[in-house]
Amino acid sequence: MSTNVFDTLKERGFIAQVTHEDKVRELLGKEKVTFYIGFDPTADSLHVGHMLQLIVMSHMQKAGHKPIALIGGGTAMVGDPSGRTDMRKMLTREEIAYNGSRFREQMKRLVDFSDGKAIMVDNGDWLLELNYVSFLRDIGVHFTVNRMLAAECFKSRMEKGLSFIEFNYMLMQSYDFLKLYKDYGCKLELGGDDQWSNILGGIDLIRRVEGAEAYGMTFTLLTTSEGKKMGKTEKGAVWLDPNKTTPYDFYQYWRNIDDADVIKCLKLLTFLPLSQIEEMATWKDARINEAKKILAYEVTKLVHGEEEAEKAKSASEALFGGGGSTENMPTAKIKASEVENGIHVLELLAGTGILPSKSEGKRLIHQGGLTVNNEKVESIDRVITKADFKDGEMIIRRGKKSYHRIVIEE
RNA sequence: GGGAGAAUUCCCGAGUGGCCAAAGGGGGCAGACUGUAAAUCUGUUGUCUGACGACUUCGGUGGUUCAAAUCCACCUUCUCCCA
Repeated sequence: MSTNVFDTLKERGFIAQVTHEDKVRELLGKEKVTFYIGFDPTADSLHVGHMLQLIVMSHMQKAGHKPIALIGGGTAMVGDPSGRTDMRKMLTREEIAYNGSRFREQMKRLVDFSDGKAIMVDNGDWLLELNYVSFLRDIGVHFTVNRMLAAECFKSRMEKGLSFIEFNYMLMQSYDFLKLYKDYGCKLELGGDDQWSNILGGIDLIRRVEGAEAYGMTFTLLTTSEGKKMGKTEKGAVWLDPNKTTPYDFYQYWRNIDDADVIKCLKLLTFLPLSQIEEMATWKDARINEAKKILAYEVTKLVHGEEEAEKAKSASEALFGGGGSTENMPTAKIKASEVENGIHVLELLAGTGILPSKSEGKRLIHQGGLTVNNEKVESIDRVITKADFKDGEMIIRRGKKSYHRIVIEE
């Protein structure tokens, strides 16, 4: 390890807060450190926000440190109130177990778990069977409510109400850190910046119980230049699961990112050398699109693999640039029999799920936003016939950027 | 445990018997302008219908009324004040 990872992370703009900057840097520079990051399985896929944490894990792992990916099967039963204005929906144990299994699969793409190079644990293994009274006596004694109430993470909830179950979240996460410290010698906890209070809780707990020093570090949250959380679209989050967000859409998300965010994302979400990124930072105006293409390709490759990234790129080029192949575009199928006698455009689009309703389609046509094979649909009576399919396929464009390919199926 | 109040369409939030598919804002979508960017301007934003119009919606269940998001009863959830 020639370069200290701490410096790498800092240069790339990951670090938000560190408990003891000098000590942590020194530690990372001289020994193999076991560290952990927790992920609560509250949805059935990770999203781009989690991805940043995974990238950090990967950077750390490459530098010779040992990651513990903690799946919060126990903490997800409670729900983290940090930074939220409302309570999380309660999930059943089954849902959580399922979600956790999805997380595991996705993490493997970015972190190497082979040969014990990284460990995955589930805090449900120790949290779910805790005895209430012993937990209070062993762990609860170390926390003062006064201090907890002052914690930043509860602030937003002091106005709208904080239930007792959520209030306990901090204790559980702190206990996790203690547990991992004891079992694996884990002395560093990482997380998003919203986890700061929870991390400090764990560090305090380790000091009180073990008399030992532990460390914490948080990373910048992925936000746009306007401060909004990144990875949200009108359809919801941008997921890492290809069944929830197709690689094509995933690629497009990054391809369409704001100018102001490109460089930041390249630093945070790709492993391209900083020198190369710095050069891209000098690209201006239309040329910045080149940087966006690189970003989209690299990030897609990390999450979905090289092959899918190529496909997404090729489909995008086919649509926006001419050239490339249409094959990899989002595709819907239609039976030959349905087109035989002609089918109303709206029927077709609503039927294939490209549009949510016919009303939506009418609006689109009225506003001139629907295109069939690059010809604007002028009338609401437009009927699609076999003649509209060239080589068995037809391209529907909605607005400027949303493309769908429809193919005839025998 | 006692008292007060709230629940509205994607979100915030107006509406307190008919003029309400429901103000306003945000967001979304579309058009113009562009670089598959941002900003800006315009249109649009429950479903079905070519359109007139019809139908479903205002926490839940019943009720009053020619007519209910609006009134009554019960239920559920949440907030606040007192203990």
